[in-house]
Amino acid sequence: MPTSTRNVFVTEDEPLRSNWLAAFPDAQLESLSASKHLRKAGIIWLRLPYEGDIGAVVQRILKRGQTPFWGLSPSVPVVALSDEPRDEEGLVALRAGASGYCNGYAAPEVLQQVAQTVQQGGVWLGQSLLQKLVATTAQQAPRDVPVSRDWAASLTEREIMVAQAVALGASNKEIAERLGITERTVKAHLTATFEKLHVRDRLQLTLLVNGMR
Amino acid sequence: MPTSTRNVFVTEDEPLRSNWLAAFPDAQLESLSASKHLRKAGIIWLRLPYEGDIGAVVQRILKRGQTPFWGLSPSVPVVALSDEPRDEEGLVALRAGASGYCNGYAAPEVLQQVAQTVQQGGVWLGQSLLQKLVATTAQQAPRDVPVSRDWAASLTEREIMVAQAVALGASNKEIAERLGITERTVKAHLTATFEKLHVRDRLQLTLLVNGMR
DNA sequence: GCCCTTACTGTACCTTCGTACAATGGTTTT
DNA sequence: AAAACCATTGTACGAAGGTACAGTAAGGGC
Repeated sequence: MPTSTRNVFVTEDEPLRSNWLAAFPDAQLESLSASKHLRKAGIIWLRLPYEGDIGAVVQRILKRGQTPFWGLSPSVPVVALSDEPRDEEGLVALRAGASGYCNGYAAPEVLQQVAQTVQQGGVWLGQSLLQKLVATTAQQAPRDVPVSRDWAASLTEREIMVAQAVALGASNKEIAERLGITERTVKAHLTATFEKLHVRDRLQLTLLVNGMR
Repeated sequence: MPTSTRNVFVTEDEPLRSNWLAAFPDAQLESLSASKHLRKAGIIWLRLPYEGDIGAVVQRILKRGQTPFWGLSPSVPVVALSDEPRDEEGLVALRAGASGYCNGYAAPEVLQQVAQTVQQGGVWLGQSLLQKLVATTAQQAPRDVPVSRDWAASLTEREIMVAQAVALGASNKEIAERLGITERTVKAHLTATFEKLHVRDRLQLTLLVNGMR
């Protein structure tokens, strides 16, 4: 699927350059302090600074992608990237007008996914953020829905259970007790899971399950 | 990207059958009143009924895709479809746990786009709905998160470095090499960190640092 | 000078994790 | 019926994680 749109990455430092280029080989890097217009960009990826008024930064970048017209702005969508995504930060970014908020270290495939979504007028945000949004409007917590699930695609029912438990910080022993099986069986499920998901240990599995890599 | 996931459409009447089949040739149609489990489905598309408790319907379908465990559900994502989408209706559906809300008459390409997004743990919703959500939370958002963002407060500089590395999935050995110290020292920092943050191991530390507990 | 904190290191020991090489019984698919 | 997959368990062993009980060295404050 050829991404013909221009992807412009706005950042001060560029530790993620390679990651972004992996997702969009023709990506263009821009300085945050530049004032050049970005109307021709397809998507503006804004690497959020560690400190300062996030909202203001987002809005400034948004302006650079705008074609002012009658107070309306058929502007270029801005996706906020953060090294350490936090729901609060995401909220600020979205409120300021961002069309998406995700981890700058996200896998290339994920970034491409985000690009497609955003480009079609959609909005991309993590499950937990949305839950939070929905929850606040409702005064009730739908405590029920966790995060991503494509990781579970190749796993069996039992393997998913164990993986979920691990991702919550449970030990093999605890999981075994909870499921009423032996620790050995838990290990068996885990070994199979590691193999299927190409992760080396429970820590990496946790990161994967929780959508942080 | 071959869509190997099973797309199950839950509906009473099926005026949209052809539209869905155009998007997913191997789609499977299910009755709303059926009680069969749908754990193996990749995505459950729920055609919302015109009347009744939308939220309850969504939750019932969600349950059919769940693997109950620890109150968590590595469940099959449910996308609510409506013939005439309204923001309020979408809100109810999402609040009930749906991963998406869109027009059932949407073009096949759009449906496929929605599928991809949802499958990767994303959430699909229209711009206006999102705007509404963000706007509503704008007034009451600040007090929203009790999650400790100050996990690093009591840690020394070195301990923070190690904790961050651990939270990225690094092993003690890797951290030692990166920091140019011995593995033993890494352990020392970690032991101190566990003690200060009241966590028992690196996994729990990771969850804490990444704001998931 | 003395105390405290921080960073660093060593040896030893125990626990937990993960894998290798198995096996059994059940269900589903072919 | 055979093949394939799944859940389960066993023994054994090396690797990694974590703790106990030390010590050295540098810097700041009283």
